[in-house]
Parts: sequence; structure tokens; C-alpha cells
Amino acid sequence: MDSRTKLLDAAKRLVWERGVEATSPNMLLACSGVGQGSLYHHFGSKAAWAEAAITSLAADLTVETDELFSAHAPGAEQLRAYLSKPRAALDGCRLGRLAFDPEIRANDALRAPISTYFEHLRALLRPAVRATGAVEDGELDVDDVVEAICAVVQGGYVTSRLSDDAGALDRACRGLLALLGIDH
Amino acid sequence: MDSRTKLLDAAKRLVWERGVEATSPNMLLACSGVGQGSLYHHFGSKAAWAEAAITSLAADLTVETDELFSAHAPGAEQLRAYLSKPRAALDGCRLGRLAFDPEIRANDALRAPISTYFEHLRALLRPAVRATGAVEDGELDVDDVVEAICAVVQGGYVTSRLSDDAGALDRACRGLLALLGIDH
DNA sequence: GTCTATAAGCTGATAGAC
DNA sequence: GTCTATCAGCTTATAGAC
Repeated sequence: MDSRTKLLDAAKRLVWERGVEATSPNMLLACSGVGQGSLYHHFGSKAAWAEAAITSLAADLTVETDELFSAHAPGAEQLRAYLSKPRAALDGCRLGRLAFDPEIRANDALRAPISTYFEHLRALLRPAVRATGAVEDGELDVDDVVEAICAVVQGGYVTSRLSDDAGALDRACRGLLALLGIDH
Repeated sequence: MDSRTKLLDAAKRLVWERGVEATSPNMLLACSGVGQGSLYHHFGSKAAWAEAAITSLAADLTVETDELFSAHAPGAEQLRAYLSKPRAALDGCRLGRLAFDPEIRANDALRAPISTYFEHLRALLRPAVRATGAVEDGELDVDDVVEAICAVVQGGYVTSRLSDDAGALDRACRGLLALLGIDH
């Protein structure tokens, strides 16, 4: 495995665990086992490896999400799969956990891949919600329900972590499934 | 206003804006206008003023939440009030935004007041959900729905911030209100 | 490509005068 | 209580040899 790959893998691990602001170049060197010269040869600055890490994390998550949606029939089955997927609640979402990182706020290049991922997720959820038929009678707004689904997952990570209780995310997802009326 | 109050106010502002890890003693001095000697006279360490700030933020939020719930009839009206309350979506929740701060994870004294606030919120939501009557027929689990409500708000902050769109939190709350069947 | 050396500035304090 | 001085260690690089 070449140095660049080692650096990128370590950066992805550290950004997931600690965020961007709280990860230093020295941590990256220690975690990757690579020397300082190599780091600044492959990446010109902290922002450069942070952006590469976030872009790669977003690409991974996009692939996983696409696989999940294409493995199920469009509609309620996809929503059930998305909301029942096993998640490491206490680790946090690889992308969502960065929402309040000061370096993400200060640098739009770091936020852009995350924003794009969530837009893609909404685009997958929209037809699934529509297909449940619950919105046809005009009682439900599709975009509102889509946003509630995204929020329940992201918020479940937050309340799980703050309560040190992995079950909180599961309960939140089950609650939303029941409210959607698709919890079998 | 005495130095201690100036320090606490500035610490609360900075912890809300930047979190604990990303706030330095120097920022606190600059933001409060107080000298270094005073800081270390009133607070022995960074952890000390961070804990004081978080405890005070949690106390503020508890008062506001209690006022909101006691201003409305128990049941659907309280849930409507809680989910319709105007929120500064892009600023983040004063407590929830700390979920993935490395210093919060490393120090249970910092997480405890936040955890207590959320437990209190769940205790307020539980009878309100029960009173809607939707759970009586055994279709809905109270704790699951309570957790979904907490999560939608916290997750709405997250998706709003990541999409740089204050409307995301509003949509998520509206979506959940509609699913709860209490959106008038 | 990778290495070691160097550095200006910041972090999180401590010391001691006033 | 508040002030200035000092400090060891870390952060985010840059320089130049190999």
C-alpha cells in the first residue's frame, strides 16, 4: 500500500472519529505510519487532505446507500430497509457528525461533498415516499416527509451519543416507521 | 457586570458557536474582555469553565422548554408547540451541537448536564404523546415516538447546517407533525 | 518520494507582583 | 481579584538534503 493510500485511509478514520478541526497533521502521521515529508508531498495543506477524506467518505456512503435502495422494491420496502439498517449509533454518521465542525463551516469545499450526498439521499427517498401512496390524498407533503426521514436518522445519532445509548437511534427509527404505517 | 459573569457569558456564546474542543482560553479572554489572571482565578482549568458553560446552557434550555410545555394543554397541543417553535436552524441546538465534540466524549462531567436535559425532555414528551390517544390501540410505542420527536429536531439542525438551508429543520418538523396527524 | 531540521504562532496553563 | 511574564508542548507548515 503506497503512502498516499495510507494517508487517505488514516485521514478518513480520524475525520470520522474526531472531525476535521480536532485532527492534527501529527495525528495523521502517527495513525498512518507515514513521514512528514510524504504528507506534504501528497497533500499541500490540512484542507487538502481533509477535503480528500470527506470526498472519499461521501463516495463510500453514496455507494452503500445506492446499493441499499437498489436491493429493494421502490416504495415502502426501501424506506423500511433504510430505517432498519444496522448503524453504529455511538460512532456517529461519517458525514453528519461534521455538521458543527468549525472547519467545515469555514470552508465550503469541505461542506460541498456532504451537501451533495444529502441531496442525493433526498432524491432516492422522494420516489420511495411517493410510492407508499400515503401522500396521494394530499395529506402529506413529500418533501416534508423526506426531510423527517433524513432528520430522524441524523438526530438519532445525536441523541444516542449524548445519552450514551445506542438504542436511542433504533427507537427513533422504529417510531418513524410506525408513524409511516410501514412497520409490519 | 463582574468578571466571572463576563467569562461565563462569553464561554456560553463560544461553546454554542464553536464547541468545547475548538474554543481556546485566548478566545475566551478576547470575547469576554477579561484578563488572563482573572480567568485562572475564577476557573482552574479549561474543563472547569466548559462545564460551567454547558451547565448554564442546559439550565437555560430547561427553563425555556418547561415554559413551552406548561403554556399549552397536555397532549397534541404541546407536541405542536414543541415542533413548531421557531429555531435558529443554522446556529444549531446549544446542547445537541456538542454531540461529536471530542472533549465531550473524553469528559463525562461535560456530557452529564446534556444527557440530563434530554432525559427531562423525554419525560415531558412521554405524557404528551400518550395523551394524543394514538398509542392506546397498541399500534405505537410511546418511547419510540418520543425518541423520533427528539431526533427529528436534532437531525433537522444537522441537515439544515449541512445543506446551508434553514428550511430543512422546518420541513422535517412539519413532516413529523403530519405523520403524527396533529398538523391541523 | 521520503527524510530530518527548523520555525512562527498558538494552547493551556503557572508564578509572582500589585 | 487582576495584572504581566514566562513556559513546555503542540500546530501547521517550509526548507533542503538524499
